[in-house]
Amino acid sequence: MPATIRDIRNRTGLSLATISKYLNGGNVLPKNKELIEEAIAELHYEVNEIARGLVTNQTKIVGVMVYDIESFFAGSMLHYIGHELRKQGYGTLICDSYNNEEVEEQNLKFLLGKKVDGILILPVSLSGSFMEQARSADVPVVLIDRAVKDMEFDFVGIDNHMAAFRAVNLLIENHHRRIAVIASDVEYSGIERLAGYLHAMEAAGLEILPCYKRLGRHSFELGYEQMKELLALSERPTAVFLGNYETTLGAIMAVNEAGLSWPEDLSIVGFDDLIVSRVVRPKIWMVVQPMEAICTKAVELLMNRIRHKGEEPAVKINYGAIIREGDSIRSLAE
Amino acid sequence: MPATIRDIRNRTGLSLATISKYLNGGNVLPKNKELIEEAIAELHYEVNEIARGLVTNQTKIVGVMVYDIESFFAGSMLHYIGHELRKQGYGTLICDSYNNEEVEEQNLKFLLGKKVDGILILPVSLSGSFMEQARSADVPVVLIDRAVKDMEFDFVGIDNHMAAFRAVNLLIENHHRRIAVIASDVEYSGIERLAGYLHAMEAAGLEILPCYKRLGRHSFELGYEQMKELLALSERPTAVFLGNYETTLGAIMAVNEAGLSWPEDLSIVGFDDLIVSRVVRPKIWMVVQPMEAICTKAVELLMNRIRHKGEEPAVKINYGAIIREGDSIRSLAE
DNA sequence: CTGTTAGCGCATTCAG
DNA sequence: CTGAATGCGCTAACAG
Repeated sequence: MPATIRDIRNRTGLSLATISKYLNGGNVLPKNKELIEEAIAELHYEVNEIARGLVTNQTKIVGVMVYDIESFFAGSMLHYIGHELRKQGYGTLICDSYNNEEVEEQNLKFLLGKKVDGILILPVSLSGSFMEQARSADVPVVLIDRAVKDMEFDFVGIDNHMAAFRAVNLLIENHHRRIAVIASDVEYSGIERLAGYLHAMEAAGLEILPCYKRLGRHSFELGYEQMKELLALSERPTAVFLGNYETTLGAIMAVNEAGLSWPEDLSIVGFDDLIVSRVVRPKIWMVVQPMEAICTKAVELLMNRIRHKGEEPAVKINYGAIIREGDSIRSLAE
Repeated sequence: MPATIRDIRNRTGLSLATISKYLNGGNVLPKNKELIEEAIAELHYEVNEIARGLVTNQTKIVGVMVYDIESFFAGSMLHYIGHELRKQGYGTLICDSYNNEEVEEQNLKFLLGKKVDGILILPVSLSGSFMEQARSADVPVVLIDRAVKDMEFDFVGIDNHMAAFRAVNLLIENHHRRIAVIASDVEYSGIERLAGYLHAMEAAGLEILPCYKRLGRHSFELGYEQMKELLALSERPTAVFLGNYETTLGAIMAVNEAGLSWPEDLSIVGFDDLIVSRVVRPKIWMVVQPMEAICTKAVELLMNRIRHKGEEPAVKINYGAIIREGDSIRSLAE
């Protein structure tokens, strides 16, 4: 039986209001303050946040839904998000969506039931229709990294189209013409990156062989299997653009297994720089997102929404990505 | 303003008790059931778990404290834990301890304040004294992966000493004598693994040069920097045992950078098999933990504790690790 | 600055 | 099977 505010009333003789005020940082006579602190210490009293939440109608918890908690990218993002949220005095209720849209929808219901004050989503679903329920429950939502195509929600991420465009252009500038892509055509940001690739190719007047477009869901396996098939092609591409982190890793594995190496046999540009990329030599050219800035901004947005629940229109914030130099591109110039 | 149980009373004319009973799966007349369901649908009613928790005195949330959410190993564990907990109808409140003991202690306070029904800890601290407050708050705790040295708590993990012992023995059987170790001497399981290394070396009567013992905190950097120094030694070891996942990765990077390769220049055995290990060729011998089994068992234990809050003694469950074959060990036999 | 009084939304007695 | 009443632990008025 944990101690309650009443136990400390009985012990100090003060009223509930005084104690409550102390607990919430109000002014209390020094001697009463001492009394209360003493009682708290002896009784091991801890505020019952549940009860507090019931009356203040806020839980000081924000829910975070992540498409896959095993994803390295997601792990890093969660780190930044949690850190920022804690600074703001909020706890983090994390839900793993297992890359499954049904689970994702259930997760949202779950979080709403838990009366979180706001929700941060790294979505699996392309469609945000299920998020409607958050809106009708008046719980603010901020999307991170991947937007949804059919709903207006606050969003923070990068300009994926532009990032991919620049990355592919880099290859083109190095006189590559047979450029393949392994990317996601399932998630929003994957689709944008794919569009960036297409845009760059078209702008340069380059032909895209159908077999150079390798699409599927963001995953290690995708990169691995598709790269394997690319390498087996009779007309092998001279360069490959890898559309995300897990895919980059999988592709690296396939190249290694084939006994090939970059940039000699193949030029590559990867996406998202996490610590593991550094294991690989030669260094790979990388599209790098400002992950910490994204998370900080997303939390900031959410905090604003929580505090001023106005009907201000949704805002999309896209940072620019950095393309970091490596040694994985061979120039085909004569 | 979300709808409450009262709104649905006003709409159906039924009493709170009836509605409450329906919500909790009790028997209600079919026609009333219909009425209620209709009202729920129209009002978008959702149970307020906060209010429910206040009276039932349980939140259906378990807290999970993890030493570092960016750790790949931890990410996988969280995946399994979350999955299992969800199956049991529990939500997961994840706290990242940033490898910082003070944060860890604050996290515990935070979780206790949130009145979680139980707590799973992947600890950063070697000492469990701060966990005492969970005990006095009567909130069950189960430790995962790393135990603490000064308190009796339920624990689920592997027999680290044995696993390391067997791994090092493998090296010895391949006639290595100059065997180095890079491991943690800060976390409980790291210390056990180190002991396993020492045990194997002593049992074989092998000398351990002080400069072959490379210790620090479980991290990518540790593996990287220490391996670099090992490689720079005039009397370089012929084999290295890597005490955990992040360290293994860091070490791999250092070897690559040095332009060396295994098993020719160096034999290695790593720890913990996550997807990234597969990127690396030749395949590395790996000590593999049954991660899913560990998580499932830990949740099972916690559920039992939550349901029967008896004073049964703490139990430690140690699974055996598997040593998975690779091509990273060269036999030194003539 | 302190005390009194009402609820927050729900589950749970106990009658009927 | 249903309804009325009570309280979970706390905060928010208001009055003193």
